[in-house]
Amino acid sequence: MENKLAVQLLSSIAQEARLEIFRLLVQAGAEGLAAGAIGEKLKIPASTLSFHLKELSFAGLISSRQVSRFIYYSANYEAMNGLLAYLTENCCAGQQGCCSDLTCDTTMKEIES
Amino acid sequence: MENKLAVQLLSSIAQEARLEIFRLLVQAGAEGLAAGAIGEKLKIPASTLSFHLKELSFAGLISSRQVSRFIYYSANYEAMNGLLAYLTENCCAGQQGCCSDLTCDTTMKEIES
DNA sequence: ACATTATTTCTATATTTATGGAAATATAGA
DNA sequence: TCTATATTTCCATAAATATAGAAATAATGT
Repeated sequence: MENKLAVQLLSSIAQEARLEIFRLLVQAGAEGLAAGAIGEKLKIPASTLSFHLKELSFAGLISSRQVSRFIYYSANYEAMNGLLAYLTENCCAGQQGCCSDLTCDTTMKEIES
Repeated sequence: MENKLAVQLLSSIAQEARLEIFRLLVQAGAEGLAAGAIGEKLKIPASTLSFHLKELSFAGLISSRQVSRFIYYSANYEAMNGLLAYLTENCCAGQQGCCSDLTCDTTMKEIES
């Protein structure tokens, strides 16, 4: 992953409202949530929400699809994967005690169980 | 990890200059690098660099220690670990195909080899 | 075609963040 | 103490980002 793309992805979740939106969409799974439902749940005015959704979409972290009058947004796991991979490789690389300790121990336990 | 702390950590690296600084410090290892060396390598004016270093320090991603006239900065792996763990748990949680696929496959190969 | 509902775009404004020169501070050697 | 070097703080300014009401657009059912 390119440096600039990483910054774009990071910027898009480096904001409280957007991080919450993304977390909510991760929880919601593949089906996603309609914009209105997100706004209601997180108490964000429609236009502000729209701004943040556009931001996340532009970065590629979420996708949208229209279902009748609603627009459903859902999390893009691949994008987050890419970001995690970038951070693991570029911001920990070669440093044992960084990713190996925590990230992988955790995920390995999940796999084993 | 708290939501707000995650945003703070993310914000601190969601900026091209700061992400480069952090990557450089990760490469530099435990010894770290003096402010001047960082500025020279990345072509960042002293005052601007100082601003970014303060930002990273405040978030807890880097630490500094004085060595004679120089101030050496070094990466805080634990903080990055914490962030990766947060993202893995909160932004992928339960979604197979997210962290398990990429992050852990990668780190597992590193461990096996 | 019209009314209703969902969402976005437009617009203005407020707030935060970034940049870098100049001056101030700190450390150390002569 | 004087000088040189490293770094930070101060300051003004520029640029980017966030907020939300009002108007516009889009989709649906009647």
